Amino acid sequence: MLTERQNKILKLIVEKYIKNPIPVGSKVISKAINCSSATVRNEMGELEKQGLLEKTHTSSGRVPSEAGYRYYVDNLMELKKMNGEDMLKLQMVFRNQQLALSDVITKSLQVISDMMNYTTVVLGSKSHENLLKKVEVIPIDDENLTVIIVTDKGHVEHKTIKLKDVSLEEVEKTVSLINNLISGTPIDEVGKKLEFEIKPIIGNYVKQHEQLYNVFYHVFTDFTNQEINVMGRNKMLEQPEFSTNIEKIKNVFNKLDEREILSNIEEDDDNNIKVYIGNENNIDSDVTVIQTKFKKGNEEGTIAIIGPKRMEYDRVVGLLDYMKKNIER
Amino acid sequence: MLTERQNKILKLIVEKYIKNPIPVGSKVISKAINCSSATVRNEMGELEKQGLLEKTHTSSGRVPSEAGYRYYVDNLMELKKMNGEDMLKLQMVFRNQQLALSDVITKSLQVISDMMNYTTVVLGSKSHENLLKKVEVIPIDDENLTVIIVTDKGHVEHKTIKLKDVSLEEVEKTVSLINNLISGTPIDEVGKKLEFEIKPIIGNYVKQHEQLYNVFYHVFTDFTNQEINVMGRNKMLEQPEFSTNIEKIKNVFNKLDEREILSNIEEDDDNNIKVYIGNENNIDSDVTVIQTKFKKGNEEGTIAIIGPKRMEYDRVVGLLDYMKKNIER
DNA sequence: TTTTAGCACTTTTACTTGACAAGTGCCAAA
DNA sequence: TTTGGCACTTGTCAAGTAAAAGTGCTAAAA
Repeated sequence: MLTERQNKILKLIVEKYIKNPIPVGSKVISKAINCSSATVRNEMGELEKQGLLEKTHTSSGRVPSEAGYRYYVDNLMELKKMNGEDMLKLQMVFRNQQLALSDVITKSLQVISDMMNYTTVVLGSKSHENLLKKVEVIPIDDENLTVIIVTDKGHVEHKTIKLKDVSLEEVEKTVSLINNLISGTPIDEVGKKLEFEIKPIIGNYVKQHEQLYNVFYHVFTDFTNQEINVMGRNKMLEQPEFSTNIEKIKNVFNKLDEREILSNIEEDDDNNIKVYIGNENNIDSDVTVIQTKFKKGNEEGTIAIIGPKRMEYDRVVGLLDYMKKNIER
Repeated sequence: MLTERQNKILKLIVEKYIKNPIPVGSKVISKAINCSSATVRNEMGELEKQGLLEKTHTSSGRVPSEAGYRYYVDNLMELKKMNGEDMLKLQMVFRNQQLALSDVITKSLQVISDMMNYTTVVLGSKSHENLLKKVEVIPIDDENLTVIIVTDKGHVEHKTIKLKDVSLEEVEKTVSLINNLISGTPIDEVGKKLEFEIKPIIGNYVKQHEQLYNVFYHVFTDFTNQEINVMGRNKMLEQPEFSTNIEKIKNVFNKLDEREILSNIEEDDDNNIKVYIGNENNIDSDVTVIQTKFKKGNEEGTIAIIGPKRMEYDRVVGLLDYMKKNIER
C-alpha cells in the first residue's frame, strides 16, 4: 500500500513521462509537491523497490514500469472529460443520419486515429455469430461466376470462380437449394451442411456435382471469420518509441496484419473498457491496447485503440467511453 | 556516347551496388576488367562528369546516379532468365484451374513480393471501364438495407444504408428500374443517369423519393473508382535504404495508402514493361516502380513492383514479363 | 521520526584526438 | 593511352575528456 505522497509522486511521474518521454528526475517533482528533492528521491527509491518505477541507468531519472502504468490506470488516473473540439469532430460523424452503424463506427475511429495519432481497430462479430442470409450468383462471362454471400449482420463477401461444363441452370438450382435449406446457419457450419444436405441432392441431377460442390465449399470456408478494420496503421510511425526502432515497427506492423492476433483482442467477456498494457496484450510488449465491446440491436463488435505504453490513458478511456455510449443509444 | 569500356565499368558498378549497397571503388573494378585501378579511376571520373555516377564524399567510391540507373536499364541490362525455383513457385499458382484470373494475379504477386522482398500492386480497370451489371438489395432489419453493386468485370462493392419511412416494395421497385434502365452504363456515369432517368420516374410513386434517390446516388458515387491491391507493404522495411530512415518510410507508406498516387501508376498507354526510377515516379525519389499492363478477355489492369532504386532490375523485369505472358494466354 | 542539505559517485552525451583504411586525383614515366 | 605512385581527403573506430543530470547516502536540522 502506498502513502498519499507516494501516489502523488507516481502520478506526477507517469503523467510527465506521458507528455514527454524522457526520464523524470527528483528536482522537477520536488517543485511540484512541496518538499525537497532528497525526500522525493527517498520516495522514488521506495516506489522502485515496489516495482512501479524503473531507471534507464544507475544515475538516470525514473520511468514508469509496466506495473507502474498498471497501478496508475487502476488507482490514480482521473477520467478526463472530453474537450469540446474532440467532441465536435465526433458529433459530425454521429449526427449523419444516413450512415449505417458500422460506417459510423469506422468513420469515427478514423477521426480518433487522426486526432490522437494512435492506431484504431474495429472488429465485427465472429463468423459463428453470423448467420447465412443469402447467396447470390451472378454470371460474368461464359466461364466466370461471381458468388456473393450476405450474412444477417450485413457482412458481405464475394469471390469470382471458374466453372467448366456446368450449366447456369444447374448453378442456379444449387444456389436456390442453399438458400432454401441452409440459410440461417452460422457461417462456420455451412461447410458441414453443404456436405450432408446439399451434396447428396445435387449428386442426382448435376453432372459435375463434385466440382460444383467443391467450389461452394471453398467459397464458404474462405469466408473470413471476422471483419477486421485497421485504421491509421501509419500513426505508429509517429511515436518516438517506435520511430527509432525498426525492429519494433516491423513486429507491430506484422502483427497488425495477422488476423489471428488482432482477433485475440476480443477475448474478454464483459462489457467494460479494458486496458492491456505491454505484455498484457499479444501485439507487442511496448504497446498498450485499450478496447471495449459494443452492442446495439443485432450488431456487436469491439473497438480498440493501440498506442505506445506511454499512452494518454485518461483521454483514450474517456473517448472510448463516449464512443460506446453514443453507439449504444 | 560511352566507350565499350565505360559501358562495362558502369554495368559492373551498378550490379555490384545492387548486390551490396556500399560505394564501389576502382580497385574491385580493375580486377574485373583487365586494367589498372588508375585507368578505372579516369573512366569513373568521366562517367561522373556525364552524370551517371556519384560520390558520397570526396574520397568515396562511386554510386550510380538516377541517370546511371536509367542508362543501365536502357542500354546495359541483360534480361535474366527466371530461375527454376521462382518459376516453380509461380507455376503452383498458375496451375490452379479453379482460381479466377484476378485471384491468380493477386496470389502470384503475393508470391513475388515474398521472394523478392519488394512491395507489389495490382490495379484493376478504372471505373469508367466498369459497366454496371446488377444492383441487388437485401434487407437486414427493419431499418437497414445492404446494397450490392456488381460490374461486368466482376468487381463487387456493397454498402449498408439506413432508410426511414420507405417501404421495401418501393425500394425493390426502384432497384428493378435501375437494373432495367441503366445497367450497362459505366459506373462513373450512373450518378447522372440516376438523376435524369430514375429520379423523375420514382418521384411519381415513392413518397420519400428524395431520400431514396440520395441514398442510391451516394452509393454509386462512393464506388471506388479502381480496385487497388497492395501486397507486402511491410517488405519496404527490409530494404536498408529505408530501414535507417523513418521519414522515407513514412512518406512511402503514406503514398501507398493514397489511392490517387497509386492509380497514377497506370498513366502509360502502351503495353510494354515500364521502369520508373526515382523522380520518374510519383511515390518517392528513392523508389523504383516497374510495371506493365495486362489484358485478357474483358479483364485488364496493371501490375507493379515497387522497390528501392537499387532494385534487381533484370530479375524483376524478367518476372513481370513471365507474369504478363502467363496471364495473357 | 521525518526532512533536508550536501557531497561523492555514476552514467550519458557531446567533443576532440589520433590512427588507420579506403579511396580519389593527378603527375610523370612507361 | 595506360599505369605506378604519391599526396590528399574523408569516414570510422577507439580512447579520452569535460560537462550535465541525476542518484544514494550520510549527517545535521526540524
